[in-house]
Amino acid sequence: MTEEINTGRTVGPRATMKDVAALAGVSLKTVSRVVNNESTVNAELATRVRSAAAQLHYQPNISASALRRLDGRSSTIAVLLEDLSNPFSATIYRSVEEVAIGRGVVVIGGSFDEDPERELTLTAAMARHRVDGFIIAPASRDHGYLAREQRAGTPFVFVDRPPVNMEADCVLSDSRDGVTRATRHLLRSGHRRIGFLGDLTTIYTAEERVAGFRDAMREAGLPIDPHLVHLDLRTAPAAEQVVGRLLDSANPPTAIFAGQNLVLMGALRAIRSRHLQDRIAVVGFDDLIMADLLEPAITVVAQNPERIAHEAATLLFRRIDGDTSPTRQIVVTSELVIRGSGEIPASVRD
Amino acid sequence: MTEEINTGRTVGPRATMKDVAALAGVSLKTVSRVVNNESTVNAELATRVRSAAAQLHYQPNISASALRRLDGRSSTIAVLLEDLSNPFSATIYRSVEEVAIGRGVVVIGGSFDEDPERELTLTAAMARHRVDGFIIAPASRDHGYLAREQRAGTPFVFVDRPPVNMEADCVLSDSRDGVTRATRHLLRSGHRRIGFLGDLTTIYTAEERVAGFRDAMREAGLPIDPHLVHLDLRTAPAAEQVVGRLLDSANPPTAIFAGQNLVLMGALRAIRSRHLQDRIAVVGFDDLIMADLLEPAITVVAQNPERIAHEAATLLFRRIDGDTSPTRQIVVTSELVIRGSGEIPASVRD
DNA sequence: GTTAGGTGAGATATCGTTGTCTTTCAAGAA
DNA sequence: TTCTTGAAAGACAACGATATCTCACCTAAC
Repeated sequence: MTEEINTGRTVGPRATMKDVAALAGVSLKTVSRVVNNESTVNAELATRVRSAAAQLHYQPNISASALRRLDGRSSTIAVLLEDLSNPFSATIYRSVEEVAIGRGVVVIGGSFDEDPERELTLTAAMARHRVDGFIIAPASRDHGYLAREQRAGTPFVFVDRPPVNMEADCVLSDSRDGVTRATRHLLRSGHRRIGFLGDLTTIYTAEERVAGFRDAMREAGLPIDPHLVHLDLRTAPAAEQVVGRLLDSANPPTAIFAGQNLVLMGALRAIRSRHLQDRIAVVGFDDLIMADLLEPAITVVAQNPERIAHEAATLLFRRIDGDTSPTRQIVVTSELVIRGSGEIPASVRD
Repeated sequence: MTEEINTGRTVGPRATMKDVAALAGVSLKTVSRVVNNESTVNAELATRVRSAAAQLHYQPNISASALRRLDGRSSTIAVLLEDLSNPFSATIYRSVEEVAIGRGVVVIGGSFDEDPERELTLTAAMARHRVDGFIIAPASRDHGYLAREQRAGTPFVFVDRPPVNMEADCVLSDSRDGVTRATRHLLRSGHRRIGFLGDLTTIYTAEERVAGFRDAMREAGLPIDPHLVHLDLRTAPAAEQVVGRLLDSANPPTAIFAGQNLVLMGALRAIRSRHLQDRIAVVGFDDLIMADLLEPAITVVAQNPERIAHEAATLLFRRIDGDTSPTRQIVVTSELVIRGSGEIPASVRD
């Protein structure tokens, strides 16, 4: 028995279509037809091929297939976000995975960490892998460099941040309006001195959030005390320090709006350590697990990452399927979730 | 000008090595040598090739390269975990990404949701994509089916749960010992009636955690009241209901150990709603963001997902690089983080 | 009976790249 | 001068698939 046919019991190389063809006694092309469920194969032959494939534990090589096929599809998409370990990005990734798996597509993830250079590195890596499409929350402020990849036929859907110098689909939260509504909510409780804490001003959404705050103040005809607006805050300790100084100042705010989760945590620590949690109103942006278990429970502007991801994935796959209609911008509404911390009236302190 | 050379300005197909070769006036193979930084190319030629590649925005096709090269490396690994949207899985993914990016390798993620069928689906998909290695927290309890892929040369590193019917590297938390230490801690505060809430008993770590609890009780010579042990709890509402019943019973526990995050949240809600948060001791498994902001702050057994991921990724890449030494099991220690809720003495209630 | 038409299956080229072999050419030794 | 040696660059095959073309073969119509 010097037979060369791989029976699947041997260690080593994987079975190829050639091996399956040899075992089934048919041509390579017939195996290809069976694997791709083409209807022009005799039923008995197809069964023979399938059983040979099963016996050899044949797994088609998707890369080889993509290389040769006309559409060049790799059954892979890239999901590139701020940081896959933060709940917002993680939820988006997971929700995209859910749509992708239904189409037999796998998802390559990447984190930009707000670093435009890392964005270049990662998008280039994805291009080398010939992903079928991108879902991207960019760190950079100019995305013209992606247009070439787009012209080569790879669709892009931007999430959380719109494309700049590029035409592409886009799914956003209504951050600006969400913050405006939250600020109005504070104003209705009588607050006039509201501290605003924002993330890096290079981030689109961070800018939108301040803008929403300014909108509401302007609308109410109130001046903004520049001492109460602190931007470019990224970490909890930084926010804790800033809020501590605000609270200890001669004319402290009666309410705080925290434009981001870590910043919210810092703010809460500063407030707690001064035992002011029942006197200073607090509203955060982005929901938190356990926000309801704090005392008072935290009022937040909650985004809807599942919905954002679902819209983005649906759009992307539609483009992959050949939709060439004009690009779309979808806005997913955010919701003010009232829990207590945002409803503390201004008068308590006065 | 009927020149066929792609200048990069045209819409359409991507530049290939052939295009670069034509523009640089060299052979295909020379371009390959330059792209792969082989030293046998004349410096001037190499420069010409590089500038042609840049002009055409040439991106090598990694799949084609993997297809042809002897080692078949796709520069892709799979990270398959319980649920990429939960903080533990998300942190592991992100930490693996960090190691991978340093090697120019991209990471495909997947979530099993404790569903063994989904595990089969996803591992097969990864095999079709010819990933270079797997980091996996399996949902199934028998991993023999992966041995074939392993024999074909793809290394596996198990995280959080050990391989069964398969020899592979493995990185675990010391869950059992961690829970034993936490239980001893409660016992030292005088607790004798401790409620234990566990996750699905099909999950390896869930079993380990109950076992750790039993170890500590046995060691202390205390009987375990079966009414106080509740397993197969997955959601916060389920846990809330169970803990509510426990607290309302004739002989309630003086302390609760919550074996998982969502279960901890349910327990806390039940306790809060009865205003017992300063009378019932609570210890959770897995750290939570904001655990320090609750009142009392939550004492937990904290795992170290970054460390687990780093060890796993390092091991995996060592295997990918050809290490054939015996498989290893690495145990990453967990830490009891004392914050207040776990230090409430039993006597307060008596 | 002959031929047109349709259908199923094989032969062959090819996708973009790397491995191997061959060729070219310059420099140094006999 | 001639030959050897070595390095650099090109020619060509092949990785595992699919696209396209061709070829049998069968049926139906004249």
